[in-house]
Amino acid sequence: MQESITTSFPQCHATPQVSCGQCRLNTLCLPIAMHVEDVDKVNDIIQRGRPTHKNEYIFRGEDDFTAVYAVRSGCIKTITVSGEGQEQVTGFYLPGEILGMDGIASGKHTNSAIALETSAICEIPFAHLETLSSEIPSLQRHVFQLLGKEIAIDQQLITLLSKNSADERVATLLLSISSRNSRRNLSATHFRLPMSRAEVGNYLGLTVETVSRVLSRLQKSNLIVANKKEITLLDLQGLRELTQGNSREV
Amino acid sequence: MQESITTSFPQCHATPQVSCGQCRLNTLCLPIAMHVEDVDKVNDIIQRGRPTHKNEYIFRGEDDFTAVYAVRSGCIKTITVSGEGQEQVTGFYLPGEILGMDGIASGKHTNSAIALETSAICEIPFAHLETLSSEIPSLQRHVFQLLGKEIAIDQQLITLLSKNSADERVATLLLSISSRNSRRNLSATHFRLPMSRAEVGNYLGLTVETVSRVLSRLQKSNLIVANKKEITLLDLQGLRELTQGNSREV
DNA sequence: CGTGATTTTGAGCAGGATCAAAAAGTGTGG
DNA sequence: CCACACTTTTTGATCCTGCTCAAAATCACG
Repeated sequence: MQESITTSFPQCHATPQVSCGQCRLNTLCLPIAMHVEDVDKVNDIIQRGRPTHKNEYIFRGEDDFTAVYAVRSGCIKTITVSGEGQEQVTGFYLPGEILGMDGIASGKHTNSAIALETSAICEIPFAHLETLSSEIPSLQRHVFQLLGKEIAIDQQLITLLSKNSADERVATLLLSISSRNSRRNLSATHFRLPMSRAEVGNYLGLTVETVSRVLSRLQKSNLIVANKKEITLLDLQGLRELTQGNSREV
Repeated sequence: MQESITTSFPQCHATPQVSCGQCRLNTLCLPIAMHVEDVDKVNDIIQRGRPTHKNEYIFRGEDDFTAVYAVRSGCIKTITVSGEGQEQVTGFYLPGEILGMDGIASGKHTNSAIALETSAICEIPFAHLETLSSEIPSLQRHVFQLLGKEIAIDQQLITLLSKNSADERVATLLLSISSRNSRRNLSATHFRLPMSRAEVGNYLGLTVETVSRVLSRLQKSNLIVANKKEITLLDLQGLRELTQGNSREV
């Protein structure tokens, strides 16, 4: 096992000056199959060191699409604004995840991206990524896969919204955050929700009140402990059964 | 009776032997900016002549992802099957539209694709498309855009499911089909719905009964005439106002 | 502290689901 | 061509989940 990460990192949040080769998250946001020299090429085009504070925008709807963004620390939400300013939360992005692929189609972002807390973001200019993708087949494939993953996630949300009850939706989100945390070697059972009840509700097609009631209900059922934004999952299996308990045949 | 591609076709719909350069739909499914010789290259990799009958599968969930598919005629629905066989319709695809980009992420299709009526489909092997994309930058961009468009469509559906009433959802679908028809120089105000009420409901997160009631309601309001699957849009502007009438601020 | 935002809880309502059944369309074989 | 079975659509009656309105409790922060 090669241990290329020689220096110790301050663990709390961003160390944005670190290179991709040294980044703890690089197995998440870079293609694992990429050769070392190719990683350097990608590293060269990435703009780091953009600590973004709570409520600040990474990009806005209608902005020209120039880059995609990797989350190094913190949490980002994306929203679309329809018609007269009605917001729809379209995604939450945790460290190691990539956002901003909307807008590839039209050349303009359709979403806005907003930091839910102080976050460190790596900007990856898309023009360079396109060029590089032509040179590095594995990178092209990786970009395709990123887009494909976004589609898969969106379609899961469509099913969730279309077919599942409030309890099932909230439980699904909790399990999603749990599993994404464990990908980063964080606790799968105890974490702090970066988003408000209102944002959860908006994302899941529910009102604030319903989200709050569902959390109380799950707590009464001894599935979770929810103290404000601190969440503890007491019964992962029970939660999973709940999310799959929608086996209503057509 | 035998399906030999070289013999003449019953031409009710498809004339699949036509080359991409001659296809009436090529401005829809090929990048318009592509050079003539590049069109030929794409043309060479495309498999035509797969007339698909009603209820037949183009591909199934879990199938290896090997190709994307362009609809030449007819209509295709895509569905995901979650858990114990519960189906979710994730999209309807009309002539000139491309499906099957799910599965790029995992290498396996996450959706199944099923013909709603007799359809002609062009199969575009993805491995070739990848290779070709590296050679032809405008094609790579086109593929990115296809994926991006799929994301944009999915996100619009998410907003629709999350924020809009039954009436608004159905009206939105009718207007979507209308505008997609007019892209193909077909009537924007009179068409035959290729899908059943049940499929509409499944797609929009509604029951069959609700879809039927909504159509009756829209008809009573003189916005449409719905006779079985024959739909006439009487008041496009009225329908548009209906779909935007969801300006509830958070 | 005080002010405003967020969360929680309660009471009542309503939009869409469910259950039920009739009507209309589609297909098959005799 | 019709009889019959099956599917799809429509309409009605009732129920229930989640929304709306309201207010209290808790939190965040200057």
